[in-house]
Amino acid sequence: MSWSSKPGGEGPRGYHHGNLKEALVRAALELIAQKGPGGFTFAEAARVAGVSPAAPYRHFRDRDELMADVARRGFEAFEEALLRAWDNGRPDPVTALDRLGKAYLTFARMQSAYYAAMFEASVPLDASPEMRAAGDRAFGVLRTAAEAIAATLPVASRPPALMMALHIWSLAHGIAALFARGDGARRSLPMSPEDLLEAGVLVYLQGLGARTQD
Amino acid sequence: MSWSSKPGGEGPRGYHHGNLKEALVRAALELIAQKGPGGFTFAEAARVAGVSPAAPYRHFRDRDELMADVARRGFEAFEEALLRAWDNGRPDPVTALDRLGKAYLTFARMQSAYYAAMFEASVPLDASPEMRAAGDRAFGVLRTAAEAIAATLPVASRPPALMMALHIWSLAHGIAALFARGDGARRSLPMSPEDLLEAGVLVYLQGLGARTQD
DNA sequence: CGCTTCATGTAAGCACCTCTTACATGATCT
DNA sequence: AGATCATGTAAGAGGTGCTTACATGAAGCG
Repeated sequence: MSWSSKPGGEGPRGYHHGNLKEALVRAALELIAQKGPGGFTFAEAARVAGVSPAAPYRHFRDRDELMADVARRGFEAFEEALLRAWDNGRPDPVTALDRLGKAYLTFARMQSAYYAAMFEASVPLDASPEMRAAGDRAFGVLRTAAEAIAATLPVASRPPALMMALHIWSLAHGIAALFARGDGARRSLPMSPEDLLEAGVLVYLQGLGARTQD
Repeated sequence: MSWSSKPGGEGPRGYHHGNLKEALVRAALELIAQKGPGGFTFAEAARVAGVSPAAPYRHFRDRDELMADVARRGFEAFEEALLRAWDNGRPDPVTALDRLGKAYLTFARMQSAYYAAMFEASVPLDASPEMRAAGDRAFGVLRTAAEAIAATLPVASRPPALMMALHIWSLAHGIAALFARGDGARRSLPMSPEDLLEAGVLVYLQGLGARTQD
């Protein structure tokens, strides 16, 4: 394929945009960041991308499909961020889990457009198999971490790792949704969301009988 | 006040609706339940209520004000439900907290339109002082519960009650948002959201050194 | 080299929503 | 009964989104 405009640059283009699909995704992210999910329209994404309102229909069936694609990319980036933070549980699972929690909140705050598309856009879970799979992989990182922690616990008080993962995910998501989002519309806290999550996870691990270095 | 239509029934009405403000709130709840927050318009609420598109402007400045009113009523109903579940910590704080958690999730599931207006509609927190106050009162129930629990803990390991309340709120909200919403768009679980929350809270309390009856 | 075909984007019109202004109706007060 | 207020209607300007028919450019084929 040879396009009228240079692949990388934003130079003048001919009749064909050249990379409209990517441009639409970027536009959607911008708009979600500004006005929240649901706060942007197909036509507006087209305007931001510099094409006519009907052009996006060549690449996405409708708004939901664009949103699902954004969410899929979000889950993939999320998985990568979580994997990097977990770093195979080094140097020890509790320390790594703490990093994981911070990475979770950092992602929710810094990539809040992605996070909104993933969790607040009411995208049907079966909108696209790829999106669902990407989401499952992202949760898989949490599950892996839970399993590593569980392995360090006394067998007697060892809970199902899946349940641990769900608890940690829920706590992190709750904190992110209530306190760690970009918009100032959220309630203020006597501590940072990161500290709140860290403290909560530590208490939780202690409840499981884990030895935490305090 | 004597109105053209009978107060309870949906019978024929005259020129005046009789209770348009209430009818608009009900219409908004219906529409939110069907299509999510943000998925309804001022004009549509008017249509559902059976009046002209301009009529709502007599009662609400704009859509956001209607939404804020819905959220306020939601917080008030929420506070009432939580207060009833807490029941002043009877027969003991841990049992009452368990009831409180179940009531939280039940509200999120059964009154999901209210819950959506309260937490997912991106209503600015300062949209109305009444709404904010109602939200603070609802959280106050959680905080009261946390204080009662904290009072039973050994002083050495007694954490700030506010932090406990934030942890429990976040966990409950996370579970509600991820798993306990009406739409089937959410992920499935190997257990009920209620059980997940109960287990999480018990582990958390154990981590604080509370004696839980297990 | 010119025609065809396909992918891609445009144009234009319909539908709907928001919000305002002027007017109509009915209840209440004196 | 007449005045006044609260409430709803009618009509329309202005804006936005969605969709159908058409236009353009690139690549393949004789």
